[in-house]
Amino acid sequence: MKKPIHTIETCNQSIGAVRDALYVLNGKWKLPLIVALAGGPKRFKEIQRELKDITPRVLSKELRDLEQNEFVTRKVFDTVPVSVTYELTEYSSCLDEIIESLRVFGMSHRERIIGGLHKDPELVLQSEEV
Amino acid sequence: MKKPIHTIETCNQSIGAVRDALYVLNGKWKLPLIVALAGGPKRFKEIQRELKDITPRVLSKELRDLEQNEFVTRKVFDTVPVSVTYELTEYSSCLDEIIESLRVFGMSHRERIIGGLHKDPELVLQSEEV
DNA sequence: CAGTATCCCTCCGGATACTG
DNA sequence: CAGTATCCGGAGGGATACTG
Repeated sequence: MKKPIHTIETCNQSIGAVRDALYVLNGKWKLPLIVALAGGPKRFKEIQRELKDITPRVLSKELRDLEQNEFVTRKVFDTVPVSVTYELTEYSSCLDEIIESLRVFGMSHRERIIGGLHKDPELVLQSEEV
Repeated sequence: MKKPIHTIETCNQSIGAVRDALYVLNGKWKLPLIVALAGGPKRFKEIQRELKDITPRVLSKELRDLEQNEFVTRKVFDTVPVSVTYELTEYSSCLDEIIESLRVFGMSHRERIIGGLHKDPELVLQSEEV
């Protein structure tokens, strides 16, 4: 047997592991932010544009969190005016599978709702525009 | 080429998809709750015990959310006193990969922190007891 | 440009008590 | 047992203005 996920112990371990993961990745912005940086280093303002409705205050805080968890590095360039870029670390690649699975689910979930496959017509998506 | 995730358009789509996914799965409890139900149907009190520190109020709300999104079904048995079970739907299996990847990351992240591989010694885990 | 400073408010989620 | 009622603190997160 490959995954005995039905034993009590294994299940409890899984809950703990998932909770640990969520603890680091919590909030509305961390994962989308990492996706935004997946294409290479970006500057503060660029990220803000890409994430559309994030405010500088929140973006700043999220970037610090990600930096502390070693998913992102901050680089300052001595230009006038100063320019700063953020870029993913090597370690951040351990999130790739999480992001990919979220992306796949997010897309099919959207299809499901738009296609009216859900019973509840009130159900809404995060990004309103279809 | 398999995944052209570096094009602007694809990247933006990815951000939207991830945001859609997070919108449905947000919060501290939804995914752990689904893991708790992975072993088969459970009753309210059983779930509460398994998740240790969730209050009935919050558990009730989370279960309703999951029900509305068709990840969980609620079944009432006409016993005395009444008993209720919650069980995963077929549709909920579309979350398997997300949960699995979170679990894998959560475990290795825990190792990384316990092993002192992180620079910041202040870093903490969700489930405090090691 | 790259943020910080303030202000503010929703709502997540916890504590406790109670009901059918 | 399976929840609901009430109360509540605090974090998450938005708006706006401002600084080096």
